[in-house]
Amino acid sequence: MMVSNKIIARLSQYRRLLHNLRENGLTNIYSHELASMVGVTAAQVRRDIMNIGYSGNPNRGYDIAELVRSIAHFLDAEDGQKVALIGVGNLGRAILSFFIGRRPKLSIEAAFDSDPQKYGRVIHGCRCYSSDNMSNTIKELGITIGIITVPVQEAQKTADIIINAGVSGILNFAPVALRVPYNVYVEDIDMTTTLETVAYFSRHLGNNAKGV
Amino acid sequence: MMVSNKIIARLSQYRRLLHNLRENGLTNIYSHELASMVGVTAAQVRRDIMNIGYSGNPNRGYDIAELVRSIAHFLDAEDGQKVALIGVGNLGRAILSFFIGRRPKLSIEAAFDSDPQKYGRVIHGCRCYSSDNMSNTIKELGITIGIITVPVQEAQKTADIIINAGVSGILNFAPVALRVPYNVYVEDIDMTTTLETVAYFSRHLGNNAKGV
DNA sequence: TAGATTGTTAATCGATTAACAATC
DNA sequence: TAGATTGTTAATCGATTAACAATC
Repeated sequence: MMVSNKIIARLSQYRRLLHNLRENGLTNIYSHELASMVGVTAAQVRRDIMNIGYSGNPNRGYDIAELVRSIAHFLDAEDGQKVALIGVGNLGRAILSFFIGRRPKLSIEAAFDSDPQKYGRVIHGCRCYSSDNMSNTIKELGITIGIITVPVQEAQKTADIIINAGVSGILNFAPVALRVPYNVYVEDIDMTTTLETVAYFSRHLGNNAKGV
Repeated sequence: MMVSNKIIARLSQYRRLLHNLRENGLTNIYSHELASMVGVTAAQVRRDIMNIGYSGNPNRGYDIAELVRSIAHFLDAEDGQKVALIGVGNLGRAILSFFIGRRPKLSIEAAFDSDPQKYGRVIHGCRCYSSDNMSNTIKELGITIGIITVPVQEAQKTADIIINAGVSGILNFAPVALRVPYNVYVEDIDMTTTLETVAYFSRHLGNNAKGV
């Protein structure tokens, strides 16, 4: 089976939507319905669902509750995974407030900053630690995912430290290509670049060959 | 010429890097050097540069200053483009502080919120307007790009209003597939989905077939 | 010149889409 | 049953990579 990051991203979107639909009392859904809500093709939805080993029924489509369970079983670690955010600036704080309490299986357990004004406090419900002792704290808490929101000059150093402490997945907001070992996964969110892409295609929609 | 959003994103990254290198006194660069810094192949760098109509020299590689000019000429609108941010919550404010003053050709000229505590003020250097009069304000200021950071329930409504007021490019942070006319370009940043992708591949790196 | 690099075409690769038999 | 939908294979599409002649 071929599992690309695009498939995982779509599964995550399916789950979120299905979760809402179930709360509204829906029990079944057809591929084309889900597809139009997510903005993909029905064939793609069917293939993604096939990929995770769940099966629908030609008469009733997919059972929403079961499909949500299947996706959760596929995506989530059984015992959950713990996340740390490094860099409690404006963006870091916004991300803390955004994620706190959202996914119990993927919870931000710690924030780190080098500013004494920031560590030692609880910010948006998250305990903030000194980055001096980051490596030990990450090990003690059993954190395996890092969100990097430090200034670009510190991003690589930060990555090195948290990887050494046991982090194997990084969501990186710093605009730099991090160098990491082959067994560490990095996903970048580069807001400047994305905004420039929007600006370009807002003027050149004829050329648009959107792939993501 | 085929111009995908990936090419535009890479060009944006090349420009940022080259800009820094030039400030450090470098005048020339080879494709493989730029490639290793951005994390792509040298062939890809050469093809991208070819795409924008700039040429290097087998002896000296690319002239950094000229290449930056070529990329700017390709990416930027001559007279610049104006951006509005809608939704001055935690994330919205963080994005304001992130972008303000960064790119003169792509400047956030206005923020909008429905909360009287927020509009009428200047936040992170950006004037905040009431969203009651959003359509007119956008028209008057000549804004063509929107950044949507409102709650998910309001995102579609917000998109409809700003598109009607003349916006043709949207950077959307709300986790919903916006329905827009064919001549409007939308790029989504979905932090929850991206974090879930990181979590998945941090546990399954053997399956990793990263495409972005 | 010799050698490294560029520009550009052809081959490869992977993901998406189309198509349709199997199913309820 | 008839008809719509699912599961799954084959065809298509686009982007990346490999290769190499042209160039300085």
